[in-house]
Amino acid sequence: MSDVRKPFPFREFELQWQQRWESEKTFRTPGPGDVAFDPAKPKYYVLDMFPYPSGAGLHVGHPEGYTATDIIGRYKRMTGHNVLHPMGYDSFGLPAEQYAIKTGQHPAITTAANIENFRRQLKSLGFAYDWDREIATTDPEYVRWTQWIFLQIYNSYFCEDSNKARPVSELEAKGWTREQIDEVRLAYVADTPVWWSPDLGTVLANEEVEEWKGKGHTVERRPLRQWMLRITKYAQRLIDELDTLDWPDGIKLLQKNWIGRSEGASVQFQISNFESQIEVFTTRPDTLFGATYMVLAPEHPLVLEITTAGQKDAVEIYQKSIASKSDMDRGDLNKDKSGVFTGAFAVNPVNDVKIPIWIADYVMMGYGTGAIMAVPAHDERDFEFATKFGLEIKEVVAAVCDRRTNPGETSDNRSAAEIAGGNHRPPLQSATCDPGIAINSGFLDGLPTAEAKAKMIHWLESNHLGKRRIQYKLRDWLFSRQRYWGEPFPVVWKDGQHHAISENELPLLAPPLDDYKPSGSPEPILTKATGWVNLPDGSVRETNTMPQWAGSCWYYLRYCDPSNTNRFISHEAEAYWTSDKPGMVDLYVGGTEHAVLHLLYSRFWHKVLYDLGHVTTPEPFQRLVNQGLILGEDGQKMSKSRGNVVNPDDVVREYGADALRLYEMFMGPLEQVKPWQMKGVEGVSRFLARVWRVALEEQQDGSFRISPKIQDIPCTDKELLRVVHETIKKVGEDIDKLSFNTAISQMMICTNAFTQTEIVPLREFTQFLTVLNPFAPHLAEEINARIGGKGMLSEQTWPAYDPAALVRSEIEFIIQVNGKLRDRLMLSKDAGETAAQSAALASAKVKEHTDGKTIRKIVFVPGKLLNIVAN
RNA sequence: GGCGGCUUGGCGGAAUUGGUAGACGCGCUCGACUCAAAAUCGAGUUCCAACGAGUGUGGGUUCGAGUCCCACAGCCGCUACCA
Repeated sequence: MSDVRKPFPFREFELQWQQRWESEKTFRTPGPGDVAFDPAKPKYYVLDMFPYPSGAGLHVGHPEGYTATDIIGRYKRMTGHNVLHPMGYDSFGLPAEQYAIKTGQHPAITTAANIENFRRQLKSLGFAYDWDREIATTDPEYVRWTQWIFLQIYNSYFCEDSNKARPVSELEAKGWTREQIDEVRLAYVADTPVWWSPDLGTVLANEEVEEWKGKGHTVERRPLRQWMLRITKYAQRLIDELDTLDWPDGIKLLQKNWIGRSEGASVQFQISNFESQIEVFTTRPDTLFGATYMVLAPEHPLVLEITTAGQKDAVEIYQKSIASKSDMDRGDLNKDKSGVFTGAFAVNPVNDVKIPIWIADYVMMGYGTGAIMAVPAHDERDFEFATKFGLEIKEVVAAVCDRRTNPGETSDNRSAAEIAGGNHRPPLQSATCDPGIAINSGFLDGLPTAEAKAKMIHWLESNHLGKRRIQYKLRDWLFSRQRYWGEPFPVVWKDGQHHAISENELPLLAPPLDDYKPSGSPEPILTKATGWVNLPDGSVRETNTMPQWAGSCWYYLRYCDPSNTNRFISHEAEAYWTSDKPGMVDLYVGGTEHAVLHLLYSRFWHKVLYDLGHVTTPEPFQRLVNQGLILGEDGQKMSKSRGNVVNPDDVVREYGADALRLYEMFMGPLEQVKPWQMKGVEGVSRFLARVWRVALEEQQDGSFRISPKIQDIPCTDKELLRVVHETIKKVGEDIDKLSFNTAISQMMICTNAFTQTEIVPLREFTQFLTVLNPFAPHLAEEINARIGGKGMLSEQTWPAYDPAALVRSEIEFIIQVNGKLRDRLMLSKDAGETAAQSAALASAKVKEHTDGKTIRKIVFVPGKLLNIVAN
């Protein structure tokens, strides 16, 4: 961009160092089986969320997390660890295919080009990756093992007794039929209503629907035959084992809420004049006496059967209106309750009261049983519905206001005795009433909610009318897509049954196709490749493909042993790179956007592999850190439309890779959301130039020579020595804490000290460069080489600080009167209370504020402060 | 509506177990160098003329609160009829 001469020649040396690191394989990580492998070295596995190689290239959010992990990786290497810090590409997926369609090029071509661009950008930032371990999820060898893992899942079932996945071969041995086994596989085919997007030409997982709708695509509900993964079997383990992980509480909570466990009961309601029963799930079985009507989801299979002739037209019209509205934003529909009476009645099992059965879209087919018992007095939604349609509202729980402050009083100021005496009025609005006391509820009357629930469940179970039940929001994972750019399923169909293909046929790659545009029909694209689909023995290939998540579910495993052709990861590599903790990866850094998708799917796959004995830890990621979003200079989210996007390439060109790395780390705490400021980049760039000038002087001809201030003599400046050792100490501690911004500020202080001193001792300055190296490796290496340093800093050990250099003989004590700062006194660091006290009382400034007052108390904090309390 | 996070100068942000509020950087002001400018180096910079006041607001605990407790407000993110 600008031709202005740079204060330090980063353009000359950054590329040179990058090339040297690459050609010398400085950051190659030896693993088991390697000649250079030393099993005695402690391992450290630090992982980045690998990028999806879009056409837009890296954005500044990528280098944020990547620089953080790079600093940690380089630091751990310097402290004697065998560090695994790899990089790869999540290169399958819908966006790649959309991009290919847009540009008219085959996704294989655009993906290769995008990867190449990402690789160039990553390399231009000097990250210490072991490039020999680079992987892309689209690599045929990678696809092979993705498909292999799918087959492990396909060939497993969830054994309820051992609470883990087991091979289906065990069931075969027990004489189960093929049909019975297909019913329990962890990968199964089901006809379910799914989210179908005509313009994307594929179905989407529940989790993905919002994202694509947000991008302007249409999505509608359709029943289709799809592959599902039985993740719901792992719901409880996915909740429980979160406790073993060092993850931010917010992310754990997000996953817990997503899995959405609730405890309650299922209850059977007999339909009047019908054989059928309707089962409902409720978290409030204690309110059963207050169930005054029932609601079925409009799609509920019993609706047509029970609807009376008189209501048939109304019900059908309503069902159609719901179906046609299905691709509208539900939020708009939610403002008002709607529904239709079926004409049928159910019998409330506790009191034999006949209650009307309605259908309404506020009850969804996908959760619970698709039917509810409505208790309008104690559920907001039911209350709203009952109020609108004039249905009976019966209060069955007396809310206890606040037992600690007003024992015995209820929320509407009536005593429990009044309510028990029947002196109650209908509630003006619904109340959740938990905890509360059961009223108007027969055998439950007078019981607090928790006990009433237990008693009702017991009653239901002994009368065979229902049972205790735990319900999860989590649904099975819709695993198939109709797109071209994904892993084909390693499955063929014959006589209506699916069969796994043999392992030695893997990888099964998609055939070349010229036209992979969405056709508007839900037929998978691969159906067009008839030569590929139809096999000589009359069987046909499965034409669905896997979602993008498949590749990202296990990539961290492949990095450990990326070129293994016999297994997805060798037992040796897995054993070495795993830890004694539940999670395999020591540190995983990435954005929050994957809190419930990738991070949940990965945990699920890992647990299946663990159950089947393929890996030795139950969790993939021990410690997780989320980097905060980087906003534009205007404080808004970066976006093309706002025009506030910062391109890392531009920053590297203008200020250098070290400046970009350092700035992103200096902006603020890693996990915090923070706005970009180009002036801040200039600031750190200026800092780097100051470091440069400590060592190197520019000459008339523009070349640099070693500054005469640099001298290879012992450091006699105690103050300088203290700053250097404080810096060594603080930077190390701050890296451990991931507090990079404060580490950098300490290095700035140290540089200022070097700038202001007359003699810069070579030894101390080199120690400083070693500490700076993980942050600004190009600059540190270059200066070190120019001042005659031997070898590469990247291969040095981290310097130890000298505690003796840190001690100060005198410390500034703070003297307060009534908690207010009145004087500062230089005293010996071990000054006792008596010495400090007499010095303080002698201070004129203190006297000003204590004159005429009586000293009541003196608080002394050794080495810090003295507070005189006087009035 | 629910859940989570955040709130400190003109700006980004520092502040061990409660113990000097504003480290470090940006911006700004002044000075040096220069014919001049840029760059660089040096000094200063929370507000107020001053007394004093001051970490979103109001209370509380404490010798002492940005930090702990209670109540409230505002911004941001996620989620949304989950029975």
